[in-house]
Amino acid sequence: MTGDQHDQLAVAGPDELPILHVDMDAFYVEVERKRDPALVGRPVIVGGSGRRGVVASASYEARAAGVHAAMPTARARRLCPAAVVVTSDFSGYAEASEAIAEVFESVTPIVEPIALDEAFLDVSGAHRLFGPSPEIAWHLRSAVRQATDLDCSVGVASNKTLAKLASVAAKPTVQSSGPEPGLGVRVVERAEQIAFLWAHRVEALWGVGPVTLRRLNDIDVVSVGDLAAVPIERLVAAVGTAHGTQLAALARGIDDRPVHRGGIPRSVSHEETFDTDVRDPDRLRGEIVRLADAVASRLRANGLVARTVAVKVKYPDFSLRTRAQTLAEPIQTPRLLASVAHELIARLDLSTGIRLLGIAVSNIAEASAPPVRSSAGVGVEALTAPETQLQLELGVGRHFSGESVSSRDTESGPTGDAELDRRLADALDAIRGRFGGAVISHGAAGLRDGAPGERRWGR
DNA sequence: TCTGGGGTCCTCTGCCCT
DNA sequence: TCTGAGGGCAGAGGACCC
Repeated sequence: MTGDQHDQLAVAGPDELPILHVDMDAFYVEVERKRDPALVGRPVIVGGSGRRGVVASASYEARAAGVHAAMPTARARRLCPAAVVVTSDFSGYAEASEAIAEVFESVTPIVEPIALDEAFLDVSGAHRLFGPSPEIAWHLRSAVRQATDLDCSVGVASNKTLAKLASVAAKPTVQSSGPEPGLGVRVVERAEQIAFLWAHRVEALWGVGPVTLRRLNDIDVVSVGDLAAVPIERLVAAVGTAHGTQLAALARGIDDRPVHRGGIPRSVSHEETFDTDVRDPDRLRGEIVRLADAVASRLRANGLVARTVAVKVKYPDFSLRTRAQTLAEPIQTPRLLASVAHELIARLDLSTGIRLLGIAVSNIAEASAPPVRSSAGVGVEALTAPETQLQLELGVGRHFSGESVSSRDTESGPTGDAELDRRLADALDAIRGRFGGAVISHGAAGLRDGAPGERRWGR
């Protein structure tokens, strides 16, 4: 431990700075480098390699050439011709992420995952075992390194906003000469937090994206210090009530959001951008079935059901349209999901072709939990067993390829088609569990390169 | 030679019900 | 019986995050 690190430990009291933000350094790139050591020291770009792919992560060497996340891969290649482009493999990153999560949970049970490569931790209950927060931060860094051979940066502060900004300050930087190591851990003491906060540009704050930034710049707000000085009425007029009041609080260092442990997701979705715009109705029907299968698989794998189904399309001019429907009964199987999605997509104009198709479900509950009642008072009996879930008011399509729900179908009983549907989904799950996701798919979807919903640019 | 995927949250609008 | 107000919810779109 360096002298600076000891100074930090001496200043921070155990309860002063309960929040840690841990962020892995160039996570996807470093996972790829563990798999292929030949990538070490070379500029690396991880992302979609197809015609419409974008950069998911870039090594610090590639960042020095101007490459950044969300940039089209084709442009990144031009900026950094020496870079090795590796296609994303999210299952591999998820594995590393699980190992990191285990390290976090060995320190505190209050962990809020933000993404595969970052999380907030509330360590207020961990001081007796692990010491003051800065000491916990250094311990986490070395424990993550030991478990995964990967580096992370840790921010330590009194709240989430400050901890997040602190972890950014702790990260390696990119100089013209190449990557420079960062602090590793940055502690923001209470006495310095306002000065630290106000020195940041306003876009560093959570919730300030391109649109909000433009609106803030319009009222001469550039730094967080500027933001703190603006009368709240002016701020609210510029960015709206909820956003304005939240930003005003954040700019004053006020952020009382607790660290939430991960729970049931609010929504589950799967979407895909096609290599070329799709106009063919048959092709679209197949894609709907494939996407529905992907979403349903994830619901079933996590023991969840959902009541609202939405479809999303992106047109060639990048305009987006969504159509959604909330059902009286929660659903979980691919055939039901595809049926509803087919009905929704029929309400959209597809004559110009589309570049993206997505299916999302929300209103999610555990399969064993009593479902939410609709505003119309349509009651749903509590679902307590998989068999009970089959008692769906909504009927099922006649064909596995996803024919629309009809009134005649609605009259079908709790067994019959629904039972077949469940058994079919169970069988698919079992086969995929044993042989992998790519071995079987629905007839209308056809066999593709990967499992349902698996990214087609996967390894 | 364009612009991914998987999420969350907020706002606005329209509808239904009281 | 009609009408308006207001609450709650669904649906659609948008902004933002990593």
